Amino acid sequence: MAEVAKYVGVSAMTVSRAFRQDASVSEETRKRIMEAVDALGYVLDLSAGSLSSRRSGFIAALVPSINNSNFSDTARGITDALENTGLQLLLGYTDYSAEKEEKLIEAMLRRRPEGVILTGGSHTDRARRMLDKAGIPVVETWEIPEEPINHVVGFSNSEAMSLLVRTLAGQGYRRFGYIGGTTARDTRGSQRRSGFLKTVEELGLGPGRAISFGVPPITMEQGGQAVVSLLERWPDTEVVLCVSDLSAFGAIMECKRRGMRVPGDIAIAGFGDYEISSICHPSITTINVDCYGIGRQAAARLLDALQGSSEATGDEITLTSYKVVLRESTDRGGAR
Amino acid sequence: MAEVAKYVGVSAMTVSRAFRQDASVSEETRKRIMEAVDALGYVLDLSAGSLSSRRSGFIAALVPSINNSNFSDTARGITDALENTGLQLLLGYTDYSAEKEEKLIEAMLRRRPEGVILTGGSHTDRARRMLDKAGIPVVETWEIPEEPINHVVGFSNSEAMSLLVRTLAGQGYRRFGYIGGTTARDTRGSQRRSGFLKTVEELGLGPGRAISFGVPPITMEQGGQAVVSLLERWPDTEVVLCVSDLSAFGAIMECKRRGMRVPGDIAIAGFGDYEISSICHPSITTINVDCYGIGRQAAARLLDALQGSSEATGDEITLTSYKVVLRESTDRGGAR
DNA sequence: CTGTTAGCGCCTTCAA
DNA sequence: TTGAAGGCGCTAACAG
Repeated sequence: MAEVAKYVGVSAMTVSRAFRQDASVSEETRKRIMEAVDALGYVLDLSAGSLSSRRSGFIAALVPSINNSNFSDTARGITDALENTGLQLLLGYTDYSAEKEEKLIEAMLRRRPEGVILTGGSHTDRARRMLDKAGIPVVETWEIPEEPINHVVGFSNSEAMSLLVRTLAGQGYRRFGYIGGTTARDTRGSQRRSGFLKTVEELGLGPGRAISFGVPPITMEQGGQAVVSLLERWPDTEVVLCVSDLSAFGAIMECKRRGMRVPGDIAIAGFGDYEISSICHPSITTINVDCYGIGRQAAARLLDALQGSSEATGDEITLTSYKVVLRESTDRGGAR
Repeated sequence: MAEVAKYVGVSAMTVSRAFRQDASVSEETRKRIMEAVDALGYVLDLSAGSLSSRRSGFIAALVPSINNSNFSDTARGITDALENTGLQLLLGYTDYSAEKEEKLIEAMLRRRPEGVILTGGSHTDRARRMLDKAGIPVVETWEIPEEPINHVVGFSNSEAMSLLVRTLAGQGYRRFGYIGGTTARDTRGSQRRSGFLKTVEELGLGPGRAISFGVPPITMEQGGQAVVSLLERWPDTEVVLCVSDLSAFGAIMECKRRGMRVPGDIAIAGFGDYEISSICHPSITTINVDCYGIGRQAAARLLDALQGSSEATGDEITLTSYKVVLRESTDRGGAR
């Protein structure tokens, strides 16, 4: 920067100002500075700037997995919301592990992010303490934690699954099965499961038939294996709800391979409304979640918190929408 | 850090050393320091450290889209390879746009990354100049650029597609169709397309029947639309190769909706071996690409370049593997 | 609108 | 093995 300053014949401070749109530098001077910047190929050093301005320009976000399009949609929502804010996203993958999340939070905090976006509400004590000490806004997403740290942008996975059960029960289904991962690591999965069990019970259709398998992320293949186990144990199951569309797709394909008709012999539904579910054959009944919107709104809440330091409206819960999408895979008349 | 130092009764310098495993600090002292760090909840500030050490600890990586599991696999490969190196990944999405890539490169360089991983070999002149001036190792991935900047980790998309054409021709297919996006933005897509056209010609089966549509990323739905256009124009097409498994899946589903048997009436193949292709019904013939390995190796080349400053073996091209995976969707006897 | 001074929090370097 | 001095490149704060 000193080089640019000397080249133009101004002070380094003026060059620094020229890089910020709101700073008061005459148009003439700024133009000459920018020409020099171009000529010299100078690139501003933000790490030095953030040290003195005490603003890192980073937002940290942790998602369970980036290979899951639901979460990558959320990541994209965050990225889009951050565009033109001068904030840079630091993205991390927790692999559905609270321990890995803790390590990542520490690694991220060393970069002094101005805010943090987490997935879910299940964190280690140490992670909570670190975040607390950091004194920066935190947004938890994708569910409604029992003890929110700060802001929340999400929905009740339990209620969403409950809605799906009730909707299908309203169509006449009675013998419900459920496929999901083991509960310890995937809190959203276990919430969906408990929503399923509770609702089946409430409707007098219990006890619920639930199969657990594997650790997240649940693959399509595991969905196929799980539906086989489920049907071995409870052969007269009418409809199977799955923790996600991916396992639902795997389950449907496995059933078809075994000569069963879906939805003729068995109905299957998913969760998440992945692209595949509207395209595949039969198309899959599911819960549509506003994944992208979760990202955008999480980032927006963070930006609010960073700006409105005076107003300080306090922590809030932003509920995001979800809806049942009925498709061929649970078609009551369907005998395809 | 000063606070920790005072608490323990040592200098800040000793605390700084205690954080680095290789630094010479007595075990006793380090232990006391780490206890103080815990007690005070101190978190090291890397941005300050990187300013004085002149090592940011960042690696920048740009991918076209994170919502595409091929690229998210590559991103995961990079992340995994960087684990325990103390390096942090800065990830950006270019949306298949060289202009957006240029902006992202500038934004990334302001963080002074120690290396850069790019997707493809198509960059703006300004981007090339900036990277050149930065004087850091660059790895281009996923293809073999005509004018590599530095290191390359990838494969020939053209030859891979050619191999697929030859394999299917060997099975007796003669009338080949191709579905892909418009060529300007997706260089890998256009390479696959040219590999297709060239090979069909070489085999005396030309001219190739190719349909272009939309801008990347190509969705499943667009694959369905494209195959309809293709078959309207060339109704006797025997086999359709698609720029990716996603469009292939969409094409297959659309054909089945229209009452065609796949592969009985028409055979369809994809590219990329996405999870869906082994699971769906019919399973999809495709080219398996080592997406994860591309990420791991790209990061490994970068780490080599960062360490072996003395040896300086120079730029190299690391070829990654691909292979044809024959599945049901092109089964010659298949009449399903 | 522009310049000067000081310092962000850590690490490099040198000395003990 | 430890400490002291100085500076990384930039920007806040204040002065003009």
